[in-house]
Formats: sequence, structure tokens, C-alpha cells
Amino acid sequence: MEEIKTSNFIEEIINKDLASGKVKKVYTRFPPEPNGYLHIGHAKSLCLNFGIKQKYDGKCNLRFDDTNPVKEDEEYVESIKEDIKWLGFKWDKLLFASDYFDLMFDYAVKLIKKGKAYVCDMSAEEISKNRGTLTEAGKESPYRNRSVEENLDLFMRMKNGEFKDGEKVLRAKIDMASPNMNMRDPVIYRIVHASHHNTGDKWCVYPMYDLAHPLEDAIEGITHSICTLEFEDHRPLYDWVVRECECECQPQQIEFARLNITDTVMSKRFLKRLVDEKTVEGWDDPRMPTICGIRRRGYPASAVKDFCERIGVAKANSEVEFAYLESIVREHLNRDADRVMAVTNPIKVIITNYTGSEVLQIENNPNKEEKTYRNVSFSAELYIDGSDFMVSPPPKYHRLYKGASVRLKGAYIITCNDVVFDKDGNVKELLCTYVPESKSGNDTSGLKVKGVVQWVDANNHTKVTLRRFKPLLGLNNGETDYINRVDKNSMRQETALAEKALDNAQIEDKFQFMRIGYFVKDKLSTKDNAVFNEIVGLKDSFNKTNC
RNA sequence: AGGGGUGUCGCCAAGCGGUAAGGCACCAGACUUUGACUCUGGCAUUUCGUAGGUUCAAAUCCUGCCACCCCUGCCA
Repeated sequence: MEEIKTSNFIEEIINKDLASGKVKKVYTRFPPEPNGYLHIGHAKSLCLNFGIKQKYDGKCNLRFDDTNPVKEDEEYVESIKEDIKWLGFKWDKLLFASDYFDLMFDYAVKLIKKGKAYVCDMSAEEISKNRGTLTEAGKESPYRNRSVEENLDLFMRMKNGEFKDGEKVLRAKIDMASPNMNMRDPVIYRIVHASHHNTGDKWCVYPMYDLAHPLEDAIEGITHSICTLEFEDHRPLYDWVVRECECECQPQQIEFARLNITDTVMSKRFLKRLVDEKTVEGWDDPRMPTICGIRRRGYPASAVKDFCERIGVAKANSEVEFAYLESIVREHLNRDADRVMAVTNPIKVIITNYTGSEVLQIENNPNKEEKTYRNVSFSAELYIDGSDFMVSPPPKYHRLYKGASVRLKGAYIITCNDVVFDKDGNVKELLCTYVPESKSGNDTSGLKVKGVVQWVDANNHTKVTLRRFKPLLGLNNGETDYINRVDKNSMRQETALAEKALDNAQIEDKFQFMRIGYFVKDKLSTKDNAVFNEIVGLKDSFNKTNC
């Protein structure tokens, strides 16, 4: 096996496993729970898992981790598939954890037979109370030493629907005194009388993540199960499951730090709230950090992937500056996007010495080797952008003012001779003359001008409504981290506090003109990628007007 | 002494005992038919959280300390 240069610690582990012969073919998986839309944070995991597949000529499954019927929905599985496709990844197998419910049940029975699991009758509160604290050991359940026969009988009856939700659970018998809370006889199967999006009403008992996930990995032959840092404490339990269940495949869990971006809320719960309360138009609102949101914003998939690669993979908690993402998006747009001219705040230009009209050919992208051109109509009446003309220009202003000359991009050099004002004193139109010999491409005028401005033909242009977005969501005080954290705590005791914090969190709705904008057409069909390619361009280069 | 992690430039991040890569941001110039882009130069040398130790040599090994993150769901 030839050495492959590693670019992060995970690949280093893989290289060692390959070299030692522990692993022959690398197999990873991306395991989202279908309970929300994918966001840029998921893209990092996606790129990691699918990136490894590509780099090592391995395999990667898309597996929906749908072990909790009350939280999951079919709507989300479709959106997730679509987002992954948009990013350009191809999964080897498309699976549902729920496809393994029979197998998982059998494994649970196996654990019972080995004396490694028992049915516990305590309530959720009782279990919680007996779990102990971070510094004190927990108490063993009075049901901990039931016989194998009794456990088997009870577990079957749980499955057969003889008990209500919460009445009984199956617990792993490990160690109530473990300093690792996850090892204090964790619940591995619970009763939930709810219809499942995939298995319908077949089951009323469902496996917990800690039992299900390692089994899913083992069943599929996953060699490296990559997850985020908060699961580090679960690794001993993960290993316990694959060991005690005596799986042929013994996958290993590797943890990495999740992606955080400055001023960007990644909390699914918060994002869902914005959608539910109609603060945004939907999951694909261009202000959202969701994959479909940033797609609609005009980010190329290639840039998103490039970003994920360049930020690296490590175990240190970090927060990447939004500017980094932006710069990479700009880099890709600059390299790949076809340019168009746009005027967002039109001022009419009359070229007094020009008659008739013509069609000019303007290069689409000066950075591309293969030259392509677009046809642009030119006539004596044009619009230029409001920011390209000033009545009283500051020093070093290179664009138009009375007496000044600029080049109309891809066309001629013009000189502003006069400014016509309306009755309110606003600039109505500019009277200019053009230099016939200065035509772009074969300029024989010998003139040099500092400024180049974009323009559109006043009588022949495309109107589109452009909206400027401040990209991701920023909270007024920038306390996204706090919100993300409170959001999590709110699942526990601090619900009221968290709700209040969320109420107080205001969405910054400041529209910001960016170097390279991400403009979105109103009422754009979110499914239509082609439209994006048309409207995405460089600064000042948008396909015309909202006059 | 609960347990598990992490600490290298403003932000990411290489480095794996031999004398601090790279990117983003920033600063200064040049160039330019998008004031974009591109290009050039600058940007951790009493320095790698900190205090000691081992060594000819330490960000890299050892010890103590400090800071931050995660763990007491029948969520994932």
C-alpha cells in the first residue's frame, strides 16, 4: 500500500490502519438525523466523510439515523438528499437506521442472554435521580439482577405493546459507579408508541443512539465512524456495544471539532424557529446558513467544499471568521462566474453625438482560457450607476463628473459635458459625447482614462429585482455562541431562560453591499440552479437594473 | 484530585527532538478597459497557555499549574 500524504489527524489514523493491515478498504458514512435541514456545519462532516472516500478510493454511505420517530420527518430526508447531490457527493448506499430495527432487536436479545442488559421498571425521573452526580457514584437499579428469562419475557412484552411509554426500558448493565456518566447503565431501548416515517406502526420499541449507532456502523462494515467532539465520552460505550454484541466488524469512532462561524447561528432549533415564526422565508432563505440557503445566495458548491477543506480538521474548538468563507466564495466566483453588467441606481446618459445603435460583444470572463462573449445592445441613451457619477467629486475620484471622461466598459470613452437637473434639483440626465475611435478592442484614440463604468442600454435591457443580503444570520450583540449554548441548555432545566434569550435575540437585517454580492432574484425558484448561475457575478456586475 | 478533551500570529492551521509552513485578515507599493482581479514586499527570534525539568538541541519528551470546551435526555 503506497503512502498517502495526510492532511489531518484522521487521515493519519487511516494511514496507520491501512499500513498495519487492520483495515483493507476505508468505509465511512454520513449519518444525519432527518429532523431538520442541513447547514454549512454539516457540509464539513460531509466533505470529511466523502472526501476520505474519494482520497482512499473507499466507500461512503448516506444513512439516515432515524431511531426517534417523534422527531423525524420525510420532508427532511428529501431535502438532505438534494443538498448532498448539489454539493456533488455520491453515496454508495442510501440507508435508514430503521432498516435495521429487526437486527438491532436481535442484538438487544443477545445482550440480555449474555447478562449484559436488563429491563428496568423505574421512571425516567427515578433513573435520573439514581444516576448519581459528576462526583458521586450512582445507585444500582433494584431491577438490575433480574434473571435472563424474566428479562427476555419482559423485553418481548415491551415489543408486543403490553406497556405504556416510559413504563419500562432496557438498560445496558455496565457500571453505576463509572466516572463516565454514559457508562452508568445507559438506557438502550425505550417504548415509544408512535408511527415511524419508515416502519410505520411495526414497532413500539426503539433503540437509543448509543446502541443503534455502533450497530449501524458494524452492520454496514464502516471502518471509521467520524463524529463530533461531544461524543468523545460515548466512545467507551460505542466500543462496549460492538464488543459485547460480538460484531464481526469492529468500527472505530473518531471525533473532530464541529464548525463554528462568527456571527452565525447553527442551532437547528433556532433556525427552525426562524422558519416557523416566518422571520425568514423558509429554510432556503438566502440569509440562512443552510445548504439550500447559501445555494440560493449564489455560493458555488465548489466554494463550499473548498472552504471545508481549507479550514482543516482538528480537535480544538474553533470559530472561523466569516471573512474566510467570503474570500473563498469570491475566489471561486471570480474564477468561474460569467460577468454581466448591472446598474442598481440608474442615471440616464445621453450621448449627443451618437446616432443609431449597435450590438457589442463583451467578454464573459477574462479569467477563462476559452473566451466567450455576450451581446450587449448599445445606443445613445444609456444608464449608468448612481455611484459612478458625482456632482462634486472628492479628490482622486476616477469616475464621472462634469468635464470628466470615463470608459463605458466594453464600449467607448465618453466625456460628460453637462448635467441636467429636475425641478427638485436631482440629477436627471447627463449629456455626454463619445469618442468614435475609442471602441473597446480597437481603440486608436490614444486616450487614457482612469475610470471604467458599467452601463446598460436604456431601451434594451433586462429588468430583475435584486435584493442584497447580509449573508448569514448575525445577532445584534454577536452573541451567537451564547444563543447556541442556551439553546442546548433549554432542553433541560433552563427552558424559560433560553426562550427569553431567543426572544431577545434580534435578527440583524442590515443589508450590506459586499465586494462580490450574493444577489437573489425575488420569488426565485429555489430548485432552479441555472438561475443562480445567471445572476451570480462580481461586484457591480449584475445583470441589470431595478429601475 | 469526578471523567473526557483542547491550548502555535486578530481568525483557521502545519509542525511528531534539530532551531516556527500556508491561507484569511491587515499594512505598504505596482499593475489594471470592473477603484475588482492580479502581482510585489511586510506581518510569531527574548516565540508555540504557563512554570520548571531532561537534552548539545524542545512547540515537539517529563512534571506541576492555569484557561477554555464536553458529560448527570427514556435526543442524536
